[in-house]
Amino acid sequence: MPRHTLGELQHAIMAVLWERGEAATAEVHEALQGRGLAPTTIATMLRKMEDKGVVSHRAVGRQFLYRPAVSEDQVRRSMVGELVERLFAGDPKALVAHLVSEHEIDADELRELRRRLGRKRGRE
Amino acid sequence: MPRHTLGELQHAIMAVLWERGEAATAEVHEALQGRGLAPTTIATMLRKMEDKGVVSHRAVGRQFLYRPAVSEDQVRRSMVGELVERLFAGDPKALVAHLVSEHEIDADELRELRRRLGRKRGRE
DNA sequence: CAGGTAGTACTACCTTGGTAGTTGAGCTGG
DNA sequence: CCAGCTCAACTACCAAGGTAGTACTACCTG
Repeated sequence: MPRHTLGELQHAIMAVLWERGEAATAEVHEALQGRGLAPTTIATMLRKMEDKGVVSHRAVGRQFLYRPAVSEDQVRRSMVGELVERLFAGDPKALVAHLVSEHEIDADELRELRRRLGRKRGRE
Repeated sequence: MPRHTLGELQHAIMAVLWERGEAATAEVHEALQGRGLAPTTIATMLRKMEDKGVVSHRAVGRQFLYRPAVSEDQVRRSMVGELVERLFAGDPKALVAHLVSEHEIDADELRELRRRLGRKRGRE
């Protein structure tokens, strides 16, 4: 399975595509206004992303409609997996422990999460 | 505060320095044998890392002893922080939820972690 | 039908991580 | 004292993420 690792901009673009399902270059550019990027930058990025296989497109008239070729979860899986591998010797528990010791998360939130896990186990 | 984001090799090099406190280029190269990298590769990387400010060195005779300029925790903080920002809209709980739903972690482990948090609060 | 415009393709450049050869200086042993 | 070795410095590439100008084409409108 491929290396679905995305850069900052690539991820932002994917976010737009994940949300809309499909979008033209101009739409993506529109959605990302605030970054002050040139429309061609988005177009170039989209083409590079297609080479990489993370998006695909179909032509409708003169414009291209892009759609995600990988899911948000797939991307999360690879990226989180890589980080856990690199920074926590492959042990996801160490990551959670880090979150806790850095006060990014506390006991209550962990308890709440555990409750949610219980419910999930039922339906999956 | 700087962007302490490290690449794969850079992190591996830091791991050696974190473990030993201080090490010569050749020692780092030695420790990373298994990757089959040229010694000059390590030297170059170390110099680039010094430019970046993640390591510093002192000369002892003709050789350089490098030492970490950032702690493992600082690096983890920036890298985990960036990932949480990018992939989980800044919500660390969403990351834990991801870990859980991807079966990377289960209820027992979460409970165990929560217990550890309790103890930690006492001594930190 | 002609010209303008919209939108992709091509090309180019910058940065950073990674990889390594070559060079030059300084120590060290014969 | 000089040859050789051992380092670090310099230089050069490659790949990927970003960024954007220019070129080309095809459509649409007057």
